[in-house]
Order: sequence, then C-alpha cells, then structure tokens
Amino acid sequence: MKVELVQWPSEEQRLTQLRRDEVPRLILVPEGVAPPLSADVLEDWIRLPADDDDIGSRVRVLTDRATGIREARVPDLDENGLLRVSGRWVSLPPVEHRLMTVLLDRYRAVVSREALARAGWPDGIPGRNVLDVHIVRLRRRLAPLGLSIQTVRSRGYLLEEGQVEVPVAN
Amino acid sequence: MKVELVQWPSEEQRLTQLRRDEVPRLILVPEGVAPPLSADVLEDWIRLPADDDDIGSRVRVLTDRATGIREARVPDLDENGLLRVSGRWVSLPPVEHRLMTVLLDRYRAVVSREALARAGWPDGIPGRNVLDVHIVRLRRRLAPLGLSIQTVRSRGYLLEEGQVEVPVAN
DNA sequence: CGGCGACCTTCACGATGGCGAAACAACCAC
DNA sequence: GTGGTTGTTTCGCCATCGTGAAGGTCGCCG
Repeated sequence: MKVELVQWPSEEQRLTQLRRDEVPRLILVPEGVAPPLSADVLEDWIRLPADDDDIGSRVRVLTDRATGIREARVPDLDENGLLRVSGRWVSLPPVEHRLMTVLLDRYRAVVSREALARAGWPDGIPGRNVLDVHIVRLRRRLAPLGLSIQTVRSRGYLLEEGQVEVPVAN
Repeated sequence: MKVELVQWPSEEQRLTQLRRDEVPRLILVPEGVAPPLSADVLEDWIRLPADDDDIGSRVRVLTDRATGIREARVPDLDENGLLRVSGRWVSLPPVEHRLMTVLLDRYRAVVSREALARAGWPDGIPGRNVLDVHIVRLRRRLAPLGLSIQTVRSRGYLLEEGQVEVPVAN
C-alpha cells in the first residue's frame, strides 16, 4: 500500500481527504510550524528538513501497519475445497473441507465437537476418536497458512490466525 | 498513562522490556544512528536534537493511543467460557467460568466470598479452601490479559484492570 | 507492644477424564 | 504400483479440580 506525502499546512484539505479514505500518510512539517496531531495509526509526521532515510523509515512503518490491517481478513474457502489466505492456498480433502466450513462460519469463535462431528459426518460419526485425528491433520495443513486451531477444553475448537495461547502454570 | 523516553541504542534492553509490557514509549535517536523500526502503534521515535514541543507532540499522541486502547479493554465473557480482552483471549474452565461471571457482573465492585461460593458451587461448596485455590488460579489466568483480582479483606474480592501499586499513606 | 487468631496465599499431591498423536490398515484414484 | 484419504487402536500427556498443609498478613486484645 502506498504512503502519501502531505505538505503541511498548505495541503490541509488533501490531508482531510486522505484521513477519510484511510490512506496511510506522512505529513511534512516545516520548521517553526506545529504538526497536526492525530492518534490515527495510519498517520505520522516528520520535521523538515529531514534526512531521506528518516522519511523512508517512517514510510516503511506506515506501510507495515497498513498491510497488517489489510491482512487481518477472513480466509476464503471455495466449494472445491480450496482454502486461500494471503496469496497462499491449500486443497482440503472432503472431510476436512466440511470441518473447515463450520470453523470458518464461526471464525474466532468456539465450535463444539458435536457440531463438527455433524458437519464432518452427516450420516453419523464412525468412531469416537476420528474427530481428534482429523483436527490434528487439519492443524498440520493450516499451519503453513498462518492459521491455527485452538482447543477449548471440553467445549470445542476455535479457528484463528497464527498466535498461540499463553500457557498458564498451576 | 505515562510515556517512557528511551535512549537508543544504549537502552536497547530496556526497550525490549517496555515492548513486552506494552508500555507506550518514545525512542530518542542521536544523529547518524538508524532508528529501530516497529509497526507497534505504542512506539514512536524522534531524531535528536529535537525541539521540546516536538517531543511533547509525539508523547501526546502516544498517550492518546494508549488510553484509547486501554478503554477498549472491556472484558467479554461468552457462554463457552471464552474471556476476550482487546483481541486476546483465554478459555476458562467451568468453575472459573462461573466465578468470573459474578465478578464481571459486579465489575470494579466487591463480591463477597459467599456470593462467589454460591456461584461457583450451586450444590454446596465442597471444602473450605476451594474458593481460595480457584481465586489463585483465576488470577494467574487473568494476568496475561491485564486483569487482576484484588482482595478486600474480610469483605471479598474485586475484579479490575491491571494491578496498580498504591502506597499506603501513613 | 507483643502475641494470638482469623483470614488469606500458595504450593504440592492424587484422581479423573479430555485430548494429542503416532502407527497401522483399508480403501480409492490415477 | 504410487500416493493421498480415511478410520481404528493405543499410549500417554496434561488440564481440571479437590484436599491438605505450610506460611504470611493483618487486626485486635490483653
């Protein structure tokens, strides 16, 4: 995502526009002029005259933030079992495809084992342990995509992006 | 919330600590030294020598962001025992789930031990010590989320955000 | 002011059960 | 055959929860 450079205060109107459009922007503030203050994380400013490297550093941070926000989106699963997330993809076999459909419907929320069992095996679940095994397999398949399935003990499972829950010592 | 000023690169270790503790910080970068880059919205840097007003401006923005994030920390407990606070979450086992429900109902207010005991064990409390033990466990689980349970001696317990050390006046 | 007792904190231990994961076998598609 | 998918068995870890016990802190009372 491109970062816009804004002259201050001469381009104030353009700044207003960029803020409304949620475009990342770096404001160039001449000596002796007060910078416009905003808590917006997509906005930054720098005092002129400034080193090109310093401008580059701030632009880079703004870019990272913008792409970070952009990539916080829900993964996409099509009817053929192709799961796409941030450019990469994997193909899911039938059972895991059905499981993943439910997990995505309740993205970041808990899905009970019963619901998963019904989705994965509409004609009745074959064994008691099958679900566990398929969760393990699904986990391995999702890991390269930055997705992870968290266990919520005695309640079910939860699909979210990457991070691992902090273990607590007892 | 206080913004910490960090010398770079001499105070690198302190910076690591502040990042982990999610303390807002402004990094002071001498001439000719590359600033540390981070997309963290609670971090900013400024090139030395810097005008006091410019430092003040950046500190202020960081303060605004920190308080904004802090205020967004409204704990949310769902029916599955999932406790969410500002993006992060932990799953609470049945007993702690019931205890937490009462503590959240009376957020920032004192809840008596009797009320907690009734909520946690509707069929009668099994032992005299059980509640204490579960409070300890709940405390450890909440700490990573920035929540803490305070003891009000002979009155009960109180749930609030992040523990603050308050010295006793004499 | 010193000590007692109530209240609170924390650890360690064992029982129980949920869950993870490897290994194996059967099956199917190409 | 070769490789991918699915179900089963089996072993064992570890989270949860109650219990006992060892301090620690604080208020109150003699």
